[in-house]
Amino acid sequence: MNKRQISAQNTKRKLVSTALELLKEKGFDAVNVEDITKKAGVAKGTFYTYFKRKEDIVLDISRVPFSEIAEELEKMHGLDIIEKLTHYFHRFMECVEYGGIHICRQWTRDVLDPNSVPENKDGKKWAYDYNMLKKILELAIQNGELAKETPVELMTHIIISELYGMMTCWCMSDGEFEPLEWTEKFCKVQLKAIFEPYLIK
Amino acid sequence: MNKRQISAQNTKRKLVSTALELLKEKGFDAVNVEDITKKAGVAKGTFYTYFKRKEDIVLDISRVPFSEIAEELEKMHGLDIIEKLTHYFHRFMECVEYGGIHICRQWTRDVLDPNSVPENKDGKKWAYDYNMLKKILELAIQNGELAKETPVELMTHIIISELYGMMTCWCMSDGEFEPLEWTEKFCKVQLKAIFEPYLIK
DNA sequence: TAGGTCATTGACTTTGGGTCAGTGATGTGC
DNA sequence: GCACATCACTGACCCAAAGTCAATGACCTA
Repeated sequence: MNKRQISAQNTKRKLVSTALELLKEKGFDAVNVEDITKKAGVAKGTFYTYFKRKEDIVLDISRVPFSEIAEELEKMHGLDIIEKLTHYFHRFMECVEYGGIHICRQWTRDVLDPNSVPENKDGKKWAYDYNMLKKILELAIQNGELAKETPVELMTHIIISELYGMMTCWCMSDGEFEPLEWTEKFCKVQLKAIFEPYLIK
Repeated sequence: MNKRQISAQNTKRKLVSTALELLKEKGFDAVNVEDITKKAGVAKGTFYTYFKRKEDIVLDISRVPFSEIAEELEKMHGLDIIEKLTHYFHRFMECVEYGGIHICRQWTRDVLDPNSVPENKDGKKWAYDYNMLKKILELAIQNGELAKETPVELMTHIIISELYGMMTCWCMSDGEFEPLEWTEKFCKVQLKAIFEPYLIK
């Protein structure tokens, strides 16, 4: 990377971190693009060299924590599928708490926005979740933990819907419950029930 | 109701039905307030005598089908709690299919919008779901179907998160799966697992 | 050193949500 | 039945803020 590219990377990073700060405190609608660029020390136009729309920066904020989870899971060995997924749920909800309610709200709204651009190559809008979870399931089938007839895609959808349901519910209730507590309860009861029919013991 | 009030009611109904038609076809962002009022045969300003914000009309669209579900459940007797909830899930997903993906998307986005106004008196934003589901659970405890120690509020949250999770997932996948099929599978497996610890046989 | 690239700028355009003073039909009190 | 109040309705207007783009100059390459 040459000087120019490094400086560009820094500008983008500065924008993302400033946005995280401002959005976490005030919420998406209460912060406009100029608030972010002014605080980041750049001009308004610069924002649009890095993001097509105001909304896109929120999806970008979540990119780092999510890729961290992915890395973690790659490295994990010796865990069965339920343990792996439990870990995934915990880490997901930790991200939820880290981002705070305002950012989570907007993130979910962005993912539901028909105008938002899919971030990964295959055109799906599932952030990282879909492919990551699918991989975990496929591995479990290879390992002989799960039956070969397991409907991988359906199960992946179900797991994602559980994650997003929890998050949506948490945002709607204005953070009325503890995401981690709930997750714990959830994983012990429902996760097992979902996989029960396909588990090989 | 006098002439004036009837005419006002008709205007509002006309706006809601026109909006349903347009939003279902084109999506929320592709339709502006003037499109709706023009097609409904009124002036733009009229829209704002009935709705504070453009977004509010979407929540209104869902009001009729939801109150229908509530009525239905009131009348139902002789069903146990799992059957009742299964029915609720089915009817909910029927509404989802009826409204179509565009309206569901916007509806979920509205519920997550911190600026949207709570529709019921107690200030909660759960549409009708929360109170309705809570009532079902409380009734089941009275009937001796569920243990007295059942954590009603937590369970209600969990059920709502399942509903909203399914819907969100369906919208995000651009209607990739059949909501009703999924619901069936869901109710048979997870719903039972959730209530297992509290069911009295 | 010359010529091209590209991140950056900020004044400008655009868009569409939302406002409000005015109008007339309908309702109410005497 | 008359006068006054009410209120649904109108549409020209306002305006915030998202998004654009021609100009700039620092940096890169040959």
